Amino acid sequence: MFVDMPSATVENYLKCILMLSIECEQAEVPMGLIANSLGVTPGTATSMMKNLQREKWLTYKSRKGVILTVSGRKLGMRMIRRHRLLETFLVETLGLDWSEIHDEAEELEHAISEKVLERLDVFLGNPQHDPHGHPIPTKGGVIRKLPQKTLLDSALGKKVKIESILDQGSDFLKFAQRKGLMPGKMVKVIQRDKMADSIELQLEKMSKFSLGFKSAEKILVSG
Amino acid sequence: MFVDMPSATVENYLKCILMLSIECEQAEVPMGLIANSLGVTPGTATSMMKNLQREKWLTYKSRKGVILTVSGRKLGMRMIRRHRLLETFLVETLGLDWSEIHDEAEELEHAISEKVLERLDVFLGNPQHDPHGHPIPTKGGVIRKLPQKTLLDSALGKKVKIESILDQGSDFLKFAQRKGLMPGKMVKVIQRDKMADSIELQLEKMSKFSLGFKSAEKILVSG
DNA sequence: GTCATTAGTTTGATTAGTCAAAGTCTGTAG
DNA sequence: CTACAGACTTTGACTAATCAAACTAATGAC
Repeated sequence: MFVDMPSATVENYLKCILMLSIECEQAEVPMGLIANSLGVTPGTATSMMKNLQREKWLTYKSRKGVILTVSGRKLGMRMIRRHRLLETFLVETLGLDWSEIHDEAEELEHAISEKVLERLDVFLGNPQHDPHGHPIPTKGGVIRKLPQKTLLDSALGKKVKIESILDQGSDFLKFAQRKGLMPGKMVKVIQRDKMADSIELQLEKMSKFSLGFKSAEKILVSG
Repeated sequence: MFVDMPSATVENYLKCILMLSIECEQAEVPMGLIANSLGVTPGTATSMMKNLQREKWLTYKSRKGVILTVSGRKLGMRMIRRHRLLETFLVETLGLDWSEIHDEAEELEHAISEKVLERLDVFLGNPQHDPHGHPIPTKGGVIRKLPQKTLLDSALGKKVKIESILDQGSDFLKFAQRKGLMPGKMVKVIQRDKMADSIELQLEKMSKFSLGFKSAEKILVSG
């Protein structure tokens, strides 16, 4: 029945490669990024790529990088779906804190079956995005594209809607939550100071505060 | 922070040993039972016991068997708690079938953190037993004892309450569910035929049916 | 064009968990 | 008391995933 389920490790590599390939918008994902983002040595990444190629999850060109096959992309997408649905469940249903769900979901996503996941999806009312505003791929593997505009590019004085927070780290998320920088909220850039490397913000009914350029780039907005 | 989390394998061995030791009511659990119930070869079990002893989960006496230490018992109990809470969640919240939840929970129990588990417990309203009627250990590791009486020992004509179904296999569970043999239901033994190796049952508002001795022993009752 | 820097690859070793098969106890039947 | 069956242990081998460290290719500075 259950012939040859991919290991949690394989699932992690494929999810990671898929996310990197979406992020960089380049055909080939280089070793360095993969090793770095999974926290393994470059040698480990290289040898793993050969295994993944042998099992038809991707194609690997030495010193160039890897490209997912159709089945690799499918599995990677399935992992993103699992991760984001689980994050949504942890926040919506169990009331966990916005900043502490990533690692929990990271574990659970390898243990949950398709059957349970689809039940969960129904239970949650087919959510379109996770608590951080990241789009949840459909069962068929289709994912909505995020807007490319960040708080950094937002016109001065224009009210825009926060769509998504790109940082996964719990420190930044805690900060963002405290300041009210959450998907759905409206925000206005009051000032932008290139020398000081910072912008000043105004959220509805909240006091102004400022944000460094680096942080501002992590907030995707629309409108 | 997360020094030395026990692996899923370790968790499985300890849960299994604890369940066997509760079942057999003997101090030492022999290798054979362990190997058999985990589906590994005897050699694997033996070598694993040495590792588990080295890490202070149990004490191992060659050709005698093993006894859990306090921490081994604690972890085993924690795994039973996780398993049964997850089973409850899968049935109560997601509406999965009674017979298909065991394997799902078997995977999830290694991935769920204590924090999420306790949230789940609250969400479910601190259930005292899982859908099969098995008691759920408390957070502190205390477990209610099941009654020892089975349908086989039940006096003829006396109405008794079903407490628990001992078989984990999905085939028997499907059958039991179809016949209405579920925890909480009242049932009466009408006849017992030693030669035919079977008993005849009457459930409330349902037609009579008969059950072999072996199956009757899997149904725990009280009252 | 040469050479240093950086990125990527190879190699050899390690750990956890497993099996098959050979070897060793141990208790019971005669 | 002996021998044999069954339970248990040992041994040697294998796989997946990893690292450290030595090596090699590509890129860019001059």
